[in-house]
Amino acid sequence: MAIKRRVPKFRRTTPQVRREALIDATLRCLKRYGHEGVSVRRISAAAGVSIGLINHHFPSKSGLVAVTYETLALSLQESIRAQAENRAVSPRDRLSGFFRASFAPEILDPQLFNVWLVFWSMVAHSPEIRAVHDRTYGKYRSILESLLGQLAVSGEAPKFKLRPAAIALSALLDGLWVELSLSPATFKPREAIALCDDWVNGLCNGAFPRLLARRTVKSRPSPRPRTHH
Amino acid sequence: MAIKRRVPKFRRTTPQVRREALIDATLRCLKRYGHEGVSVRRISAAAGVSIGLINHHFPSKSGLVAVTYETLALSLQESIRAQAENRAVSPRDRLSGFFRASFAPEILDPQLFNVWLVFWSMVAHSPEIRAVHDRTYGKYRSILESLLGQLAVSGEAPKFKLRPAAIALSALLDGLWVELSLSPATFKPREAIALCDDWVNGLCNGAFPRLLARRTVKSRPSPRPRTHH
DNA sequence: TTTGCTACTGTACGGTTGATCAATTACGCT
DNA sequence: AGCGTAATTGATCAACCGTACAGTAGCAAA
Repeated sequence: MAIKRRVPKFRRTTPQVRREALIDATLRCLKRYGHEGVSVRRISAAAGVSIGLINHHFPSKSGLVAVTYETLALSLQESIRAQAENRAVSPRDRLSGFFRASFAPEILDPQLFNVWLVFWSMVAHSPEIRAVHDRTYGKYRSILESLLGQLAVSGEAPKFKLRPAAIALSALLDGLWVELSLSPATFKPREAIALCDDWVNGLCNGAFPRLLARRTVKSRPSPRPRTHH
Repeated sequence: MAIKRRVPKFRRTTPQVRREALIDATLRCLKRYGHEGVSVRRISAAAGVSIGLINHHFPSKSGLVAVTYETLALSLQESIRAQAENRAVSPRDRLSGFFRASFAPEILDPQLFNVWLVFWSMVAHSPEIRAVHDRTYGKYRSILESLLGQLAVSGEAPKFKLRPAAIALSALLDGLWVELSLSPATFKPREAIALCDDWVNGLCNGAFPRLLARRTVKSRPSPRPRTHH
């Protein structure tokens, strides 16, 4: 005769713990189903809780997504930054490490890209998502500015304007990441890393005069006019 | 006494005309509502036709979206390309024109970006959308390769590998476009154009040795080792 | 004027969605 | 052991989704 012991239908936890679990489930759903994954039913099922619990812990669905966005963005940033400073010493090598980490398989995961697309597509209509985007993207650029700044301090590069340099580099990184995520067969992560390294090498060798100038250089292109015919 | 004349409830047209009207309506819905705009109800309402007509002219909703993607992509490409060759003569100036056209207000329209996000997010799950993406993106890169190729032929730049150069440049363009679309306040289209011009200037001045080499350069970074201390 | 083709309509169907809220119940505390 | 709190449940709601299809009607040809 087995001893009868009441087995509870569910378990209570701290709101904080539950919130984290829901954020985790949201991330898993977004990865697997993309846009279709942003559904209270799917998310609650993935978290193993009932439908109503989401609106008990979060103001709305988009509130949950916003928190998930911020969590994931900061987590990835920290991961890449840490990876970059792992075994590197000189600022130049730190940047290379940053590039390598940016195109590591875990970051290039097409599923992760689809998650990002969901976030981006909500920026236009949800103020809270927009706030998260602005915040995290600002921090991302400031990380790049910091790494680039060390480059100038160490003398590996001439002095240059940090802000536009960081903008260009982050754009290059993002553009390569987008294209690699959309069609991985077009080129290889190695090439993406090389192209980023090339850009920094150019910066170090003073190939971008407009980034060096104290004030804006007079007019547009061709700093070395090749009079030809 | 007014003359009674039967006013038809609807008008027939050629399938081709109707298809174009539906594509146009789809584009308008995607611009206005983003993901929520991909709906047979919204699209048919915008086109002023009944719900059923979409499935009469198109195999499915995603079929309609795929055609819309291809139409819009080719249209924008042609627009930018034409704008670039407008008043330009030298290959270098043609590229600058291309950049200016790429960051013109009509292209930077945040609504247009949201349309693109819808397309991108369907790449992962719809083979037909993926096919359109690969086709149009390939053409985009080949346009860039062509412009860059003329640069080398005219002697404005040393000989370099077209493919990776086009990949880097398109990534830079896309990355800048994405960030400008997401938060237009961060920097100005002028700056984006300048950064693209800078990259091409660097290419012209041989700042990217790996793009010049016949075969891959030995190892990773720093082509001009600055022994400092 | 009538016929015939087919572009077109609109309902119906089975499914989804996010949010609500009264009822339930786990579990710390007395 | 039993009370109180609040975390959790799950049915319910109106609104929306894409597709199918039987029926309507525009319009050119005869």
